[in-house]
Amino acid sequence: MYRILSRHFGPQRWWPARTPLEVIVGAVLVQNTSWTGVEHAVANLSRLRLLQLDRLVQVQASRLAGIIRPAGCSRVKARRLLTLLHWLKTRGGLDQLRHSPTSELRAELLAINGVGPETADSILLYALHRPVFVVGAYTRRILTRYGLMRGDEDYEKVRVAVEKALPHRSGLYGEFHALLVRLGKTHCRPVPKCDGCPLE
DNA sequence: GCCCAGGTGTTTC
DNA sequence: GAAACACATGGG
Repeated sequence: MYRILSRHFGPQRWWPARTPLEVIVGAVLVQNTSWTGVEHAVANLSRLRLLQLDRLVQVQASRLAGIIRPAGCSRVKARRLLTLLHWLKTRGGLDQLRHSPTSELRAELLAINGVGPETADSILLYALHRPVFVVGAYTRRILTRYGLMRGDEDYEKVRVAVEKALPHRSGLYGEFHALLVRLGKTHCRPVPKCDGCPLE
């Protein structure tokens, strides 16, 4: 699948961000939201020169919510982002994270309210370049449609299965995840709901 | 107008 | 414990 998609779509150059901090911001903002809204929100932050840890972490939650409004769920995401940034600050900033093993960072990220497995792994892979595969909604949907999964497997099981099937390289994991999203957007739409259908 | 989007946490049965 | 719900905005 990786080879076919890679040949068909070409390099995806993910994550679409200029800095690791921008990856972290985007990872929270994109939760259950389309990317265009995130772009607007990030542009707002950029315009206000807030895409720096020391500045961003000081912004009041209510104000941040207004700035990131286009990303949706803005009050929730403002709170989540600030919690994550506070952790990052106490951790000494992004550069300091290089010294910690992936498993340790993953556990710390998952302990933060608002950081689930996909957000944590997106940060590990795309901001810190750790070889961790990111399991998204498209990953599940596509692998299930092609009969490679039942569909009810939990996040960890899918992640480990994909990691075992591919070379352990962050660049490759990053491309594959991006390619699955690219494929899913145009060729793997969700099954329409049949509410009230007697056959359901 | 309805469904969906690169999830996660809380509430409910 | 699974299932339903809340979070909110923008685009098809």
